[in-house]
Amino acid sequence: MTRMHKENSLSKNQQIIFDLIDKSPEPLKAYTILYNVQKKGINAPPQVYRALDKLVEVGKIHKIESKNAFVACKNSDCEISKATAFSICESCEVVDEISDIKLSKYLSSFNHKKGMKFKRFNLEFFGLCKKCK
Amino acid sequence: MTRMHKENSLSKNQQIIFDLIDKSPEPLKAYTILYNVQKKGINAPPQVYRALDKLVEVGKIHKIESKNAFVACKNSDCEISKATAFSICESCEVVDEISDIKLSKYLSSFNHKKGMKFKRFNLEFFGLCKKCK
DNA sequence: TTACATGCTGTTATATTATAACAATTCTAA
DNA sequence: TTAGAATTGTTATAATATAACAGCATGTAA
Repeated sequence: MTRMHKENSLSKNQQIIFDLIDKSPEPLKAYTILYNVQKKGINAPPQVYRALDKLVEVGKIHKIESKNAFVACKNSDCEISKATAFSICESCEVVDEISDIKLSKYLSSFNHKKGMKFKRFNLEFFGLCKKCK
Repeated sequence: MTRMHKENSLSKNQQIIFDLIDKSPEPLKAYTILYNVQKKGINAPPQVYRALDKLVEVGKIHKIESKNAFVACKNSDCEISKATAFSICESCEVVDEISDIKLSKYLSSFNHKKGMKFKRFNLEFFGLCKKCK
């Protein structure tokens, strides 16, 4: 049998759901994912949400909070999702992960006056993409 | 000015809901708001969500996307919610609006390589606050 | 070997968050 | 005063997410 617990390997459901998200050109919502994997034997919301939680935890996908949707990580720099940034077109809804070292460094070293030490951040930019403006 | 609307005043429901959020030390969720304003005659979710939508639109409150909760704007600089940043304690869940001109300017002038022109952004930092660390 | 801890799976039911659709009323500008 | 816009009230339902329970597979320790 396959080894389930190696650090780099995904379980069956995790792999199915990651593959779907990874090949999607747009962020996918949990129930859209569910409908698309029911033919593979994933029948119920908790199965989807558990896989999503794990994939987020290990940094394979990110959640776009303003859309309740998930995208595959395209960025080797955002180790375990500590520093994520996205651009979101308000018209066509296209989402791109921003990978900008300077931005990432700037924000990672940002310190709040009130003495809070940040462990991670999520940044979402909104506007009109090239095609839509 | 062609139109002298009631640009600065809130309707009854909007005012009730804004007051509740404004005096809360923590972000409030829509249904928490609903339970707390039922004694004032606001009975159903759409009434709450409509007021929230409007308050967000005019910049009196912000939505904390990662928590599906709302806070009053404490910051005269984020005109109509075009540039919002928050710090969120992962332990006690305290949320602070960050008002940092340099940060705001830096992000407002950030330009995506792919030619997208940004109209607004929302940034959420996570960590442990002074008390919790 | 047995026992146990851990992680993944499957399932039913339910909780939480948000909107659709429609009618009535109030406010505002001309 | 009157038309259009904004707001309100209401019922129903859609969309998003989790609780709670049980079973199975694998790795590790005794």
